[in-house]
Amino acid sequence: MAGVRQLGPDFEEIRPGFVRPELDGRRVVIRGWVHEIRDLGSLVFIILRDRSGLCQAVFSRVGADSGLLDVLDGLTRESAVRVWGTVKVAPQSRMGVEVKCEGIEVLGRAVEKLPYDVTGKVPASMTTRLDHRILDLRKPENTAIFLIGDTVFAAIREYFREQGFVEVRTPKIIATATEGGAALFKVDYFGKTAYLAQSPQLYKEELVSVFERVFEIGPFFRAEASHTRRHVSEFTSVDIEAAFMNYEDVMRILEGMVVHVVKKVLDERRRELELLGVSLKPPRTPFKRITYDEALKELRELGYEKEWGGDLETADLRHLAKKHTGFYFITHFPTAIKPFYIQPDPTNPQVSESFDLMYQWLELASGGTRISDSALLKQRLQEQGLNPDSFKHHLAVYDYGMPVHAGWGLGFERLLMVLTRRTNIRDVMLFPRDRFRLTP
RNA sequence: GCCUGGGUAGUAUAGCCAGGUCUAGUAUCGGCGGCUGUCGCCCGCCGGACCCGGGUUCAAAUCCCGGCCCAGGCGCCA
Repeated sequence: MAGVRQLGPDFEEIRPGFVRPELDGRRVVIRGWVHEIRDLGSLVFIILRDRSGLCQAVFSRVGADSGLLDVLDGLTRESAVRVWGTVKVAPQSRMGVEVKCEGIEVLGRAVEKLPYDVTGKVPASMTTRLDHRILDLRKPENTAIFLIGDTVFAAIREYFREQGFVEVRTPKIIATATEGGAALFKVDYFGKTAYLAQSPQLYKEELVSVFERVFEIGPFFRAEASHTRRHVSEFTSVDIEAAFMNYEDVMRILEGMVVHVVKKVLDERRRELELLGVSLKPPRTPFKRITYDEALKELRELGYEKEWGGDLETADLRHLAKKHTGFYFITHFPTAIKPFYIQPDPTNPQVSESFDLMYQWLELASGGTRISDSALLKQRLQEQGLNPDSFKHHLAVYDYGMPVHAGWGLGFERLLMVLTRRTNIRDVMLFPRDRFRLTP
C-alpha cells in the first residue's frame, strides 16, 4: 500500500497523510511534526503533520510510565517526533481514524515560544511570514503551493520532451546587457564588471542553430526598483526557442503547455488544490487572440482613448481584463516598443510578429518570431541605440546558417500564482528577493 | 525613482483625528493548575508592548521635526 513500509513483523512505518480507516488494527510507527497539542489531562491528542497530511495520535496518561509522562509534559509545537501504536477506527474523531499510541520520542525539539502563530488563528503579515519562512512554509496550505509547483516543473519538462525540445542551461553571469531595457545587477568578476543575466535570450537563439528546439527553466535577475505584488528581483523563467517556427507555432506550443500543466496538476495535486480552495479546469484551446490594434479599439469602446504606438500600461490591461477573462493573447505589438531581435511583419514593418500571454490583466509570457537575417538584426540594433560591437559574438552566429526561429519566455511564478489563485508573487516563492528583502 | 498609507506584547490588533479617564484594552501565544473524546478544546491564575532620536506642553502611544523600517500602487517588466 502506498505510504506504508514494512519495518519488521510488528511495526510498519507510515506517513501521517496515509493513516486511513482501512488500516484499523495495524501496528505503526509515524514520524512527523507536532502540529497541535490538545491536552485534556488523562487524555492527550496530538496532531502529527508531514507534507503528506495530518493524523491524530492519542495518548492516555492513565497507566503510562513516568518516561512517557515526562515527554508528553515537555512536548512543544513543531517539534519533530516519532510515535508508535495501533491504528484505530475512531467515529468520535472528525478524521474517523486515529493512532492509539504507546510511545513517543522527540527527534528535534522546538522552542516553546515560536516567533509567530503557526496555527493560523491569528494572521501574520507578509514581513513576519517571510522573516520566519521555514515555519511559514510548514503551514499545510503553504506547503501545498510548492507541491503544486513541483508538479508544474515536472509537467513542463515532460511536455517539452514530448515536443522534441532539449533542456539547456545558459550563463547567469554575463558580460553585457542582452536586451537593453531592464536594469541589471552588477557583480565584480575577478576585477572586471559583469552582470547577472536578465534573460537567456541571445544564448537560446544561438542554440537553435545546434539543437533546433531548446528550453530552459532557470533563475534570472532584474534590478528594477519595482515594488508590487507581481515583481521580484530574482525570478524563474521558462524559456523556449525553436528553429523553423514562427510566432504562431510557438503560441500553439505555449497554450499546449499550459493545458498539459493544468491537467497534470489536477491529476496529481487534488488534495493540495482542495487545501487551497482552488477549483481548476483545463482551459480550452486555442486561446483567444486579439491584436494590439484590436486592444486599442476595445479600450476606445470602453472610453479610454489611447494613441497608437505606446505600450499597454497596467491600467489599460486592467480595463481589457473586464472583457477578457482567463488566458488570452495580445499579438502584433508596434515594432518600436519591442526588443531589437523581434521580427517586424514583412507586410507592415510598423508592427511585429510578437505576442504576450495574458491571464486577465497579468502578463505571463511574451515572445515572437525572431529576426534571422544578419543585416536586419544589425540595423535594428542601431535603431534601438545599441552598439553592434558589443554583440559581435552573437552576430557571428548569424553567419553560420541561422534558421528562421521563434520563442517565448514565461514567468514561472506568475503561472503558479494563477494556478494557486495567489495574488502576491511572494506567496509562491520559497525565499523571495525584492527591492527591500535580501534575507532569509 | 515617484506617490499613498503605516510602525503598540512572540503574533495580530484597539486606542491616535479631537493630549489627561492608558496603571495601554482584546484575541492568540507562553508558564502554572484543573479536566477521559478534543478536533479554532474548555475553565481559572499569571507573563509580556507604545520603532529610534529630538521638540512642544503642567501633561505625549496620541501633536511637530529628523531618522530607520514596512506595505501597497505607478513607471518598467515575467
